[in-house]
Amino acid sequence: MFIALVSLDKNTVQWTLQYLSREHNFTQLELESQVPKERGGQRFDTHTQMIEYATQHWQSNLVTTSLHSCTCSDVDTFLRRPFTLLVALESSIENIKKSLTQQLPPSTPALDLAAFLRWFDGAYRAQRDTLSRAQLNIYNGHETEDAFVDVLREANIVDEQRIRPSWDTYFMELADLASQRSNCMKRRVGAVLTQDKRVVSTGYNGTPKGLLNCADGGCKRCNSGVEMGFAECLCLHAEENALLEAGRGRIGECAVLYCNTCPCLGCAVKIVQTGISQVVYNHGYRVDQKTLELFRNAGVVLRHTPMKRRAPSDKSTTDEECDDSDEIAQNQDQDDNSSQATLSESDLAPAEGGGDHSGSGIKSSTIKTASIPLNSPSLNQLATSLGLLITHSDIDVNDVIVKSECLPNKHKQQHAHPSVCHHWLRDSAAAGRILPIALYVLDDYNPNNSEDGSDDLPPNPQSKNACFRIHPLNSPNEHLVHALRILKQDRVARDERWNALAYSRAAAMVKSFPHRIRSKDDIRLQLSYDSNDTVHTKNIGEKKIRAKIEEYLNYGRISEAETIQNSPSHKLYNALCSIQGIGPRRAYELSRTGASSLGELVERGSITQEDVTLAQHLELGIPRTEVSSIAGVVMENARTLLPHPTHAICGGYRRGKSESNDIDILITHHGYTLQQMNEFLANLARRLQDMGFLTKLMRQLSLSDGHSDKHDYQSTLLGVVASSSKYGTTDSAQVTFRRVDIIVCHPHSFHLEVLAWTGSVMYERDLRAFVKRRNLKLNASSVYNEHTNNEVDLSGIRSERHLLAFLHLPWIAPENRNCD
DNA sequence: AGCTGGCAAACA
DNA sequence: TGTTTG
DNA sequence: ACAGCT
Repeated sequence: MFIALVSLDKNTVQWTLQYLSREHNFTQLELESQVPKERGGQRFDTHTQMIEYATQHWQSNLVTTSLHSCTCSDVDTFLRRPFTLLVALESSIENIKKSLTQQLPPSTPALDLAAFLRWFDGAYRAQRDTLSRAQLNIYNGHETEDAFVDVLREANIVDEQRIRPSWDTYFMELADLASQRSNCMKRRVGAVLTQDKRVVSTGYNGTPKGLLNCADGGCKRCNSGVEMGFAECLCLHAEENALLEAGRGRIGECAVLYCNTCPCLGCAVKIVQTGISQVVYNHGYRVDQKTLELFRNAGVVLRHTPMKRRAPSDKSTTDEECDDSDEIAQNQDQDDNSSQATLSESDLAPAEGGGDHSGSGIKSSTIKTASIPLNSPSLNQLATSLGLLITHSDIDVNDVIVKSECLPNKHKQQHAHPSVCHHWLRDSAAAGRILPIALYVLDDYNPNNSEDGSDDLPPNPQSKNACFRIHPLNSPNEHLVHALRILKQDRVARDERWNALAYSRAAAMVKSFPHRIRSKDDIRLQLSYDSNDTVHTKNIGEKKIRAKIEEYLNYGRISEAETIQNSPSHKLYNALCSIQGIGPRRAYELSRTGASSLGELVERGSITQEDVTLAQHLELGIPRTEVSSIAGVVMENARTLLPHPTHAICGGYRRGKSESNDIDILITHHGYTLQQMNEFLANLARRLQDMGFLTKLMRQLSLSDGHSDKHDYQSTLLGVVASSSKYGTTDSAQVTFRRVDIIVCHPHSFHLEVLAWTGSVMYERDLRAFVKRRNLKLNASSVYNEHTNNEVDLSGIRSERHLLAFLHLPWIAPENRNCD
C-alpha cells in the first residue's frame, strides 16, 4: 500500500513516519525538492515518477509526505490508484505552533501570535484542498510521541479494508448510504438485501408510498414528543422495505441482509419467514435479546460487523432513542444460560469476504470481534476500554477454533469464572484479535497462579536469538536474505553443518532488520531513532559473512551465490532434495554420479517417476483459501469421530504466508487421554482414506500400546490428500496432491504444540536454545527441568502468549516468526 | 584456544 | 547407526 | 570454509 501523509504539524508527521517504518516496515518515498536528504527512503524528481515507482512496488508498504503542496491533478493521479490511502494528520493548534517553533532557526526571535496566525492561514489554505480529500483523519491532541503512537495503533492505518473494502464493509456502507434517504423523524435506518454477493434490493425507513412523508408530519407517533405506543407508528422499517422490494421469489438459499441497526423483533419474524440465512448489522452495542433468541432458534446467523473504515475518533453514532427502543429487552437476570461465555455454532460463522483476496501477504492484525453473549456489565466495560467489541463473531480461521460444547460437561451449568474472562480479554487485546475463550476454560483454572498480560516482555531487535526479534513475512532486504540462504543451502550440501547454521542465523538477522540496508553502516542496529548510537549486529561476524554482505552492498549481488545458483549440479541437487525421502546426503551423492537430470536418474532406476511427479505437485504453493477448506474437510470428518474437537491450523498458514507448503492441523480434546486421541487419529486416517481424500500415508501412526504409559508424545499423521476444485484448488478440473500433517495432542500441552508446529524452524531452534540456559528442556509436548527431570505443570497455561510469558519470552505474533 | 550450536520420531 | 523429516 | 561465549 502507498500512504500519503498530509498535515500542518511536522512533529506529528515525523512520529507517524517513524511508527510506520518501525512497526509496519514502511519505506519512505519523497520528492528531491521537498524533503532534505536524510537516512532511509527513495528520492524522485516528479510526482509522476514517484507514483510510477509505487505502482511497480505496490505490494510493499510505502509512505510519502510530498503530496501536500502538489496540484489537484497530482492528488487525483495518486488517489486513482487502487493501492493508495490519503491520511490527514490533524493536530492541536498548540502542537502545530510547537512544531513550527522548533523548525525555525534558534536565532529567530520568539514567534508572536499574529505572525503564527499569518503562517497558519497560508499553510492551511495551501493544504485545505488535499486535507479535505483524505480518506482517513487522525487527530493528535497529545504532547508526547508515546501517547500519539497509541492513537496510531488504534487507528490501524494499514487496515486493508480502507483500500479495498471487504464484502461485509461494502454492503454495510451501502446500507448506510440507503439510510441517508430515510424520512423517518426518529432515526435513519438502511438495509441491503444480497444474494451471492449481489444486491437484490435496498430499503430505508419511512412512511409507505403515497402517504405524507414522516418528516413532513406523516406519522404522528414519530413527530410527537410524547411516547406513543409502537402500534401507532406508520413507518415501515428499512428491513421490511428491503424484503418487500425484493419479494419472496428473489430471496434464495443464501440471502444475506445487511442492516444499519440490529433488527427489531417484528422485523426479525419477517426475516425468518422469508428465509434469509444471515443478518449482518452494524450499530449494535444494544443487541435485541429477543431478536437474538429468535434468530438462534430459527437458525439464522446473526453477525456484527463494525464500520472498519473510519478513524477511531469518529464514534459519532450516538444511540439515541430509536423507533424500536421500547422493544429492547433489558436482560437483567444473569443466571440463565445466555450469560455464559460460550461460543455457539452460529457464532462461529466466518466473516464474508476478507479472506478471499488475501494474496498480498501479511494480514494486518486488526482487532477482531467475537460473539460472546456476555451480559456482565463489568466485562463489557473492560472490553470496551481495551478496544474490543464483544459482539458477533468473525473469528479468523487462523485462530484456534473451539466449540462451546468443548466445555467440560460437569461444569455445563456453570459460568466461566469472571477472572478467566478478564485474562481472556487482556490476552485478546494484546494479541490484537479475539482469542478463543473456550481454551481459557479448557481445564481447571487456577486464578491465583497467573498475573500475566501487563508485564509482557518487549521484543529485542539486538538479541542473537530469533525468538526475541520480529521477522515479518516480507522484509525490505529480501534479496540479501535470499542470497544468504543460497549460501546456506550450499553449506548443507557440502555437509558443513555449522557453517550452514551460521548462514541461517545471519539470514534471519537480516530478515529482522526493519529498514532497507543500503550501506555497511546500516548493518549496525540503531539503538534509538533520535540518537546515532549503534551496536554491532549479532550473528553477522566481522570476517566471512560480513564480507559477503559488503560485497552485496557494493555490487548488488554475491558472486558465490550467483555461481552456485547457476550451476547445473546445484539445480539437480535442489530438485532431488524436494523428493520425499531424499535429503542432503543422498541428493549430494546422486547429483555427482554424472547424471544431468532427474529423468536420467529415473532411467537408471535410482529414483522412481512416481516420486518425481509427487514432488512436483507438493512443490506448488497452497493458497490460504485452499488450506482452510482442506482443513475444513478434515475437521468435518473429525467431528463425526470425536464429539467436539479443538483444533488449530499451524505452520506457514498461521504465520500469515499467502501460500503454504503443507497443511498442519493440530487437534485436541478436553478430557481425552493421549491414547484416546491416538485411536481417534487412526480412525480419522482410515475414514479419510476410505473416502478417497487421503491418498497416501507417508508415515506410520504410532499407536501407544497400552502398557507404556511413558508414551506421552503427540502422534502425527503425515499424508497426501487429493485436492480438487471442490476443495478450493485454483486449477479447476485437475486434482492436485497436497501434504497434510494431522497432529493430535493432550489438551495440557496444546499451546506448546501450537507453538512448536507454528515455527519457523529458526524460531523454534533459538527458543529451545534460550530456555536451555535456564536448565529447562522444551519439546513439542512438555517442558521439564534438565537436571531433576521434573516436568513443569502446564495445565494452567491458557494461551500461547501466556506460555511465552511463563517462559520469560516476549510475545512475537505468529506473522512475525518468519525467520525460516 | 576451545567448546557449543534444537530436538524427537521414524525409517533404512 | 546414520539419514530424513517436521 | 561460521560466530558467540568463556
